[in-house]
Parts: sequence; C-alpha cells; structure tokens
Amino acid sequence: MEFDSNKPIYLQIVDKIKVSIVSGKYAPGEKMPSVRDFAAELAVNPNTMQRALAQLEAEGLIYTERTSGRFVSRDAVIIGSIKDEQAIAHTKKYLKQMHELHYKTDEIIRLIGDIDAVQAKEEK
Amino acid sequence: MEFDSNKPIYLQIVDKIKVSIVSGKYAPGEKMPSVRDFAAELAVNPNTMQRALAQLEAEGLIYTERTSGRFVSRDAVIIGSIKDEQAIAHTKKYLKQMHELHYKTDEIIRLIGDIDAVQAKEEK
Amino acid sequence: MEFDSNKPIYLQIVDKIKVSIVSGKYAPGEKMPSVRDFAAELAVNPNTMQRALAQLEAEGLIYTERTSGRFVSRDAVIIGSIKDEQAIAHTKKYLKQMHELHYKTDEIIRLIGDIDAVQAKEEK
Amino acid sequence: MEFDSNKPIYLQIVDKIKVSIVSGKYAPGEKMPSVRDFAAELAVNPNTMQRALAQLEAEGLIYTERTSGRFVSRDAVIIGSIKDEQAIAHTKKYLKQMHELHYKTDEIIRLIGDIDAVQAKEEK
DNA sequence: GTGGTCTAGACCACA
DNA sequence: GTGGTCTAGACCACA
Repeated sequence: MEFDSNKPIYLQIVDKIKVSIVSGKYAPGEKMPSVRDFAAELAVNPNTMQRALAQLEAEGLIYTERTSGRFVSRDAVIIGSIKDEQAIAHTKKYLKQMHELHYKTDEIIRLIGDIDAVQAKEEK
Repeated sequence: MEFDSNKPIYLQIVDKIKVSIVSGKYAPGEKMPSVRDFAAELAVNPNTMQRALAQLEAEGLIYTERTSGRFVSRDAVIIGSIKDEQAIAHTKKYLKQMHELHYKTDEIIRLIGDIDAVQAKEEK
Repeated sequence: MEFDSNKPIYLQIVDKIKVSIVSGKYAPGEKMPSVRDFAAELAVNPNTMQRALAQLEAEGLIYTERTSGRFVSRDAVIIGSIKDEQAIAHTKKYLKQMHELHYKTDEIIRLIGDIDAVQAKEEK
Repeated sequence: MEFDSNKPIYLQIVDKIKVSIVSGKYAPGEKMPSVRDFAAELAVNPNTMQRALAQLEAEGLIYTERTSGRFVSRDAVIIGSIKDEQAIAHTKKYLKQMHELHYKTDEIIRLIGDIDAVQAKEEK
C-alpha cells in the first residue's frame, strides 16, 4: 500500500479498511487479520495499525473479542449507513470542487461520461 | 478560513488560491496581496503563507517581480491546462471512490442530480 | 456475566464472588462449583477462574480441601468483617467522589433518594 | 499522583482531569499545561498524556488550538452535563454495590451520616 | 515551543 | 497467539 505523506498513515488505513468493509470485501462477522499480521502486511508499525483499528471500532465498524481477535461488525444497518454517508460526502465534496471551477451540472455529467468511457475502454 | 487539522495548512492554502486563479477570481497578471497582508487575511503565520506561495510559483501559476511583488501568471495556456487537469483529477478520484463502493455510473449520475437539486433548493 | 474490558477479568470475578459470599448467597461451609464448572458458567478460561479463586483463598473467604474441592469459609467473623469493610470502603470512595464534585452531604442524600425512587419504580 | 496498576494509567488521568474541570479547578477557557509539562508533572510518558488528552477532547471537555496549546472548553452546558452524569453514575454504582450487600436505603443513609461525621471530626 | 505522528520494542492479561 | 498499554525517542508542521 502506498501512503500519501500529507495525511496521517493511520487515517489512510482507516479509509481503506472502511471501504473494504462497506463494499463487502470483508464480510459482516468475518475475522480480521491480527494487529501484527495486518501491520506487517501494510509495512507499518503495530501501534499505527492499532490506532487505525481503534478508530474503526469507535465508529462501530469492527469489534474486539478479547484474545480471539477483531471482527467485522454484524450490524448491517451501521455498515449500510456508513456506505451511504460516504457516497454522499464524496459527492458533495466533488460537486463543491467542480462548482468552484465553474463547471455546471450538465458539464460535470458529460465529463463523467467521457472519463467513464475512456476507463471502460482501457479495461478491455 | 477553516482548516482541516489533518492536512498541512500550507497545502490547503495552495489549493484555495489555485482554485481562485484557475476560476478567474484572480485575473491573469493581477497583483497578489503581500505575504504579510495575505497571511493576516487568512489568520496564518507569514512563514506558512510564504511556503504556499512558493509552491504555486513552482507550479507556474504565479511569478515574482523582484521589488514589486507577486503576480498571477499571464500564461492562459498554463492556467487553462491546470483547470482542466484539476477537473479531470477530481473526477477520476471521485469515480474511483464511488466504484469502490460499487456505485454504477448511472447511479452516480442520479445521486449527483439529487444532491444538486437539494443544494439548489437550499440556496433559495 | 458482562466484563468491563478495562479491568482484569479475574478481579471482576473476585468481586462478584466476594459479594455472593458476603451477602449470603453462598452460605458458610457450602461447597463451591469446581473450577471447570465455574469457568464454564462464566464463559471464562479455567486459568482465569483459578486465579480468582486463589485470590479469594488468600483473603480467607474460601478454603481448599485437598481432594474434595473448595468451600466457603465457616468463619462468620471474617465474612462479617469483610462485609462491613466493603460497605465502608464503598461509602468512603463514593463520598470522596461526590465531595470532589462539590456535592454536600444533604445534596448527596437527596440524590440517593431520587435515584432510589426511580429504580423502585422501574422494578414494578 | 498514585496510579492503580489494575486500570490503564491514561484512563486514571482522564478521570482525574475530568474531575478538575467539572469541579471548576480548571476554569472554562483556561490554558492547560503542555503535553510535555503535564507528562513530567505526573511522571508518565508524553504519549500516555497525549492519549488521555485526546480522550478528553473527544468528550468535548477540552479543545486544541494548533501550536498554542490545549484549553478547557468554554461550553458550560457540556461541563455541567458531564458533572451531573458523573454524579448520577457514581450514585447508581454505589447503590448497586450496597444493595448487593443487602443494605437498605435508610441504612445506607445512616452509614453515610456516620462516616461523614467521622471525617468532619478528623478534619478539625 | 506547541501538538501530532510514527517507530521500536517491552510487558501484561487472557485463551 | 491475541489485543492492550506504556515507554523512549525521533521527526514533522506550525508560530
């Protein structure tokens, strides 16, 4: 995993895992890797990993079972609402950025269509 | 101006000024406020302001005239290309985020329409 | 049984059993469940249970009979004095906490009355 | 400051500072000692202190001003509600403990009166 | 000088 | 082996 040096690593990890859970890559109730394994995998210090996981736990996306490890929340409502929240937050931020550049909604939609077409082509 | 405490202030200022130039709020060739005035306006340390301006200069959006101060670039090509670059970068990043959440292009466009409608309503 | 993750489990068990003995739920001389059964009942590792019982034995509330298991102490004096000790310790600690918050004795007594009334009502 | 080895130090610090704020020992808006000074004063590692302060910030009792330090919240409502919350929590816990020991409310109140009298005498 | 982040590594409670 | 806590100490952004 590549880290952007302008944002705390632990927050970048939080975002990444959040997406994985919310998009279903980690299923509800699934066991997560141990702190040490996860840290090794991402090449960060276990403490940094610990901090990221504590944050996710505070948000209710994962929970800890003493001595047996951490698990993805089984609460589909929380997971779903965080998904929606994220999508809306991304969209609002994006629209704000584009409006500041004086893009109108129809221009934005056209641009999305164009870029999407290019990307679809590249994947072929 | 409100700063997000998880991102260097100077970078947030760079973004803000970049938008102002690229969107035409600062016209090509226009004189910019002095470092001190600018810093005072944003309630920021002059060192921080200095750093932000140096960054913009490195990107070619502003230039320094020895004794008379800093000016917005007159190079419409650079300004225009940075504008497009920014719009494309924002859009790609946004699409990547939404695709990770398993949103399809038509769902994205619908969501944009919805949020846009809400915001238009709020502005009335 | 629910455990507070910020305090060692074995100490929470010690407290719980101590209350049971001192309040008469376990009678003097009564045989206690085996370590295994007790551990199973509380959904806890036998090592943890063992440790809790060793602690209670050190305090004189239970004793071991080589082959036949553990028993609640028959020494009513010890049991009674621990009961008083606990009540006084709880009360001192509580008064200290409340005085730190600048509650006066009459305010404390009023608050106890209020909360007690609410709880009595809830139990109906 | 003495620490109980059965509870995380950072949580003991949180409790202690919380009492200080809520009881008015630290006034609203008052500047707190720097992390390093505070840590030295309590003879703990700056990271431990940092963690305690982050927790208090999450609860809204203090806030951080970039580079100039941490300050006690000016929000009297939050401070007051945490005070009440604490008093009620202490009282409920205390009553639960005493009821488990089969103390009745009037006995509890008598005991409080007795201990209070003794303490008042000692202070003379 | 102020807070924030990160690493390296020890030690503990519990299973 | 699992997570949790703590220390020591480096380095960064910002004033």
